[in-house]
Amino acid sequence: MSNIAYFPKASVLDQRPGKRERTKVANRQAILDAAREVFGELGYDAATVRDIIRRAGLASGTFYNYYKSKEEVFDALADDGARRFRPLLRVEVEKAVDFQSFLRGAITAYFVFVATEQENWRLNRPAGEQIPHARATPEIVAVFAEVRDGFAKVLELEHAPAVDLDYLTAACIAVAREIGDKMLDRRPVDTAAAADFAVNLILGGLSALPKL
Amino acid sequence: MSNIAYFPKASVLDQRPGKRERTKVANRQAILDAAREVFGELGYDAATVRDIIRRAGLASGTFYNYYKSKEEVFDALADDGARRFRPLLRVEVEKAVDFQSFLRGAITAYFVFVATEQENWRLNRPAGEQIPHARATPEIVAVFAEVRDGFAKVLELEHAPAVDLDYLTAACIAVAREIGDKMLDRRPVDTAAAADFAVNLILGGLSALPKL
DNA sequence: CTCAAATCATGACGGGGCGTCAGGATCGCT
DNA sequence: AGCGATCCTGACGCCCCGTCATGATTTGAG
Repeated sequence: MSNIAYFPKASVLDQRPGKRERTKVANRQAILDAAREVFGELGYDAATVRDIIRRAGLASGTFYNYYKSKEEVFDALADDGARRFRPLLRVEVEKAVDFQSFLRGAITAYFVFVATEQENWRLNRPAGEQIPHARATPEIVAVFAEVRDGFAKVLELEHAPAVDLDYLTAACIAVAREIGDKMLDRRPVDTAAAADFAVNLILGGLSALPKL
Repeated sequence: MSNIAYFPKASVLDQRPGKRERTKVANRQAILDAAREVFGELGYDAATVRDIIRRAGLASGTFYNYYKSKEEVFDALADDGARRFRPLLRVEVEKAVDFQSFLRGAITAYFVFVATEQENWRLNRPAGEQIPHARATPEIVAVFAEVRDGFAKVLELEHAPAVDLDYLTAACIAVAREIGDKMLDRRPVDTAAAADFAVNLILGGLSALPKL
């Protein structure tokens, strides 16, 4: 009990956590990076746990010290994405003053984010590859909650009548996901046009859609 | 060449196709039915090809005379659903006179359809089960095209300005899918309320959403 | 510094699902 | 009846999975 020694040792070149802990986080990250590459090259279905762990330069058994399955690695990747996106979303929630500004800010942020992510790793994906739907990892759940809170906040600010927040959140995220996917399939990738479409659809419905 | 003998034999009790052909379609259907049951009981991931073929009362090798993999059976199930839904959708396209009526008709038809389907087989699904996204099977592609055509037709009728039909179709289907899913998670299942929400969101945007 | 306990990487192993294929049974046709 | 075509059957080999005994490395205490 008593005082907590956060740094176990204190040498001159004080490497904060012990070596044990450092290789642990390094391995976990190496597996995650390897998984990104392998998923990108072979596709999710064709990829095997051993493909991933081999690319990470580790032994097969080591994989299971960090993740339970290929699915769990995928979830970890999705969770990581959500974790990196969340601060951007939070900024939008905080600076939101009305529904329109929040919606436009959030959706634009999302589209720019996914376009950037795609540029970074998913350079070469097998054509008809099926990418599984992201599961409800903690960070993803947090993103959903953040969107919901954002809606609640601006609707409150505007003294708007009560609506079904669950349906609204689900529908908006579905639109963002779908339009985002289709946007990535077009060349050149036009985040602004996609955002215009999605925002106007949700805001004003069909009659407000951008004209071609 | 010459004349085509559609009925190979002509006995007194003329059973149209030969027995060969009959057991073939029977087997194909038995596998499909077995797959529905097994997916419902074990969940898609846990289910194995041999679970399915055993339930169908056939030998393991026989499975591969009909489908290439578990995924293909799933696609066939989805395709079958789309095939049964398409006539309902077509009715809506034909009797559509304006955007609102078509949208409401199509979405209501879809919600009623999925609610009924769910009642029929998916009685007992493992809780957090992940159901894969339906692939683009021929019938599903046809359903998408039908929706798109419906939109094109009513927008034409109303002399509406041109909009991005691909985005519009994708967004509407995404909303219908997502709201449909959420609807099924609620008790009691209220197809009318869900349809009201989805239709009003797409038609008039946020401002037109049904108030609680 | 020394050493024992704790931690973790390693890769071989058993288990199981997958897809194939040679053999046999049934059907269609003459 | 008899032959060829069709397709059902289940055993087989392959590959991947997840585990575990073993050994290597680190940690902390004496």
